[in-house]
Amino acid sequence: MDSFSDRVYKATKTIPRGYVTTYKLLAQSISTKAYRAVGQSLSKNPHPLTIPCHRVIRSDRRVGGYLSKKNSAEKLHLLKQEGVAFDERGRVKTECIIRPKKLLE
DNA sequence: CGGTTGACCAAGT
DNA sequence: GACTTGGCCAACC
Repeated sequence: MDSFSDRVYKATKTIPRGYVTTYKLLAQSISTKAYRAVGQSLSKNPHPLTIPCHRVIRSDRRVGGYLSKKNSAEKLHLLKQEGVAFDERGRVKTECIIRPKKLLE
């Protein structure tokens, strides 16, 4: 299936451990401007353990949410486990943010 | 088909 | 620095 959501998951899976990406970059990599729709698809999260949704953050370098807007603490913990660095404000360091590879079809 | 919502974004105040 | 506004696009009702 090559629906919008499927592209989101595919791109998300390409993120290497220890790095993160943003909703915007993720949206760009799948050639869409719907950053919000990206987050929406992840919120549905059809494959909770197959897709590293915790590696997707906001463009402000804030972690954003994870499984609803309140559970950001767990997301932060997971990212720390993967080796992602934060500063005191809970912002991801810019150097850890990468751009996912474009999925060409 | 129209209106609301959302793990957002950029610009303005 | 914070909060507000308008905009974006897909999913849902």
